Amino acid sequence: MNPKFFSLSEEKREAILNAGFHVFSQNSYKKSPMSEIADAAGISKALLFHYFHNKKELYLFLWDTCCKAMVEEMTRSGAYEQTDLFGSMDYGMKAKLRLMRQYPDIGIFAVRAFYEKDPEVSADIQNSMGQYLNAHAAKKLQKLDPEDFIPGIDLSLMYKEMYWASEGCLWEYIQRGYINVDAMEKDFRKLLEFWKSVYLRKNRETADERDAI
Amino acid sequence: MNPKFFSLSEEKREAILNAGFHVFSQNSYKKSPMSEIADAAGISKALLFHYFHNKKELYLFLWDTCCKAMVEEMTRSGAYEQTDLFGSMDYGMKAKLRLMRQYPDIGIFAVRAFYEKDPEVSADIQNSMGQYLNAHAAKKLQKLDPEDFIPGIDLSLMYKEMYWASEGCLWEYIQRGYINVDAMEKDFRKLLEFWKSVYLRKNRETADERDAI
DNA sequence: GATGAAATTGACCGATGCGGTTAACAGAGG
DNA sequence: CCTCTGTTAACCGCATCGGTCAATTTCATC
Repeated sequence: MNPKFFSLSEEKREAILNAGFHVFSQNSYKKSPMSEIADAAGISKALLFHYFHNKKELYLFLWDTCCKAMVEEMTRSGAYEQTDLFGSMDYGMKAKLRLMRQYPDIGIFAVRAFYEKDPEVSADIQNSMGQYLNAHAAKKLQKLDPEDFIPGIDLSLMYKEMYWASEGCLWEYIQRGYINVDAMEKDFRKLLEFWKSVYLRKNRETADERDAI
Repeated sequence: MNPKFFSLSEEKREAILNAGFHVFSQNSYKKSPMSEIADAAGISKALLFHYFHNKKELYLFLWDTCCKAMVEEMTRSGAYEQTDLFGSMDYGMKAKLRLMRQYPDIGIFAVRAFYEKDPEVSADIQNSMGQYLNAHAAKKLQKLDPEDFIPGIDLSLMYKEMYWASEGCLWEYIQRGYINVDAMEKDFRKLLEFWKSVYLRKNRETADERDAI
């Protein structure tokens, strides 16, 4: 790719990235034309080909940008250092929302790219995955203290359920084509409070006392 | 559309429907070629145009089939007559799974068609929506007895949370391109049991006794 | 205002794919 | 043999694709 791309103004550079994320997220790789991306970015197709020598290069650059941004934003948020489960979820949510404000379609793009089957790019995508897979979720789960939660609850299922609910909520917004990040944040906040009120063992002392009897 | 389509063998007819659901669910209307649908159905493009005079007709027929099948399957399942919340969810789930076994991509197709923006079909889609919108969810929510659930829980949020979790779970399967309905059923069952164990007020008597003290 | 380099584009190329048509083929029944 | 029905390969005209390039615009420097 042309290094001049990096000396573009941030506004223009992100316009191009977002145009790419958007177009590639709506249709498969093969059916996402460069001309459409150029139009969405407000530049000519020829200029887009000036920055990226061909379609595949742009696509893989977007994928790389996407992975790096996600990892960076998550580690920078401090979510991984939180010891409290819901605290780390809160931080992680904030990080993801911050990212979606900058790149509204980055989430959908990531999923579509991950499952893209076109042989022209699928191999490169899968190869680059190794370095980005994180085991944070599993580790987080191991560290949970069952005493903090209502008795008898299946913690791994609880974790998965919360993950699915977040995805489902996100999906509802995604489907509309544009994303209202503020409304989404409200919904996520409500979900977090709901989970805390339901899953957490509230009266730790009284529970201990009853067990002692 | 050509009435001869209905006198086709069920196997062939459903192969065509499923091919249509699949192709139209993966890309936008404009970028879903008839040739691809014909190939997926195992027939020639010319024959597909013999049954459906043009692309739009096939698309709207698929949409109509999709809406009718969903409504019919849900009412036939008896889910709406169940008084118990989790019972009706169980029945509804079974109905949807049955439908997805017959038409694996009908769910994704429905969502994509609902939000399709191409002016060639979007108007017709939206016009036909009025008759299919059901108010069952809202009614179901009104009938819930707070005494059945753990104290202080926000029932409408609980309902929404469960809905989102189901969607999120479904989404995970959808993204893979093909759908393993059996594995999905297992996951849904586990979710249902989890919700029951968490949301339901288990020891109705003991709880009342404690309150009385 | 002249100049040269860099940014940007309209127009173009060959190849491919699109929706839709048509003429021909295959086979079963009479 | 003919006819009717199901089925398809081949075709048509047009749009779109990835990618190129010569020409134009922009702009800092003199």
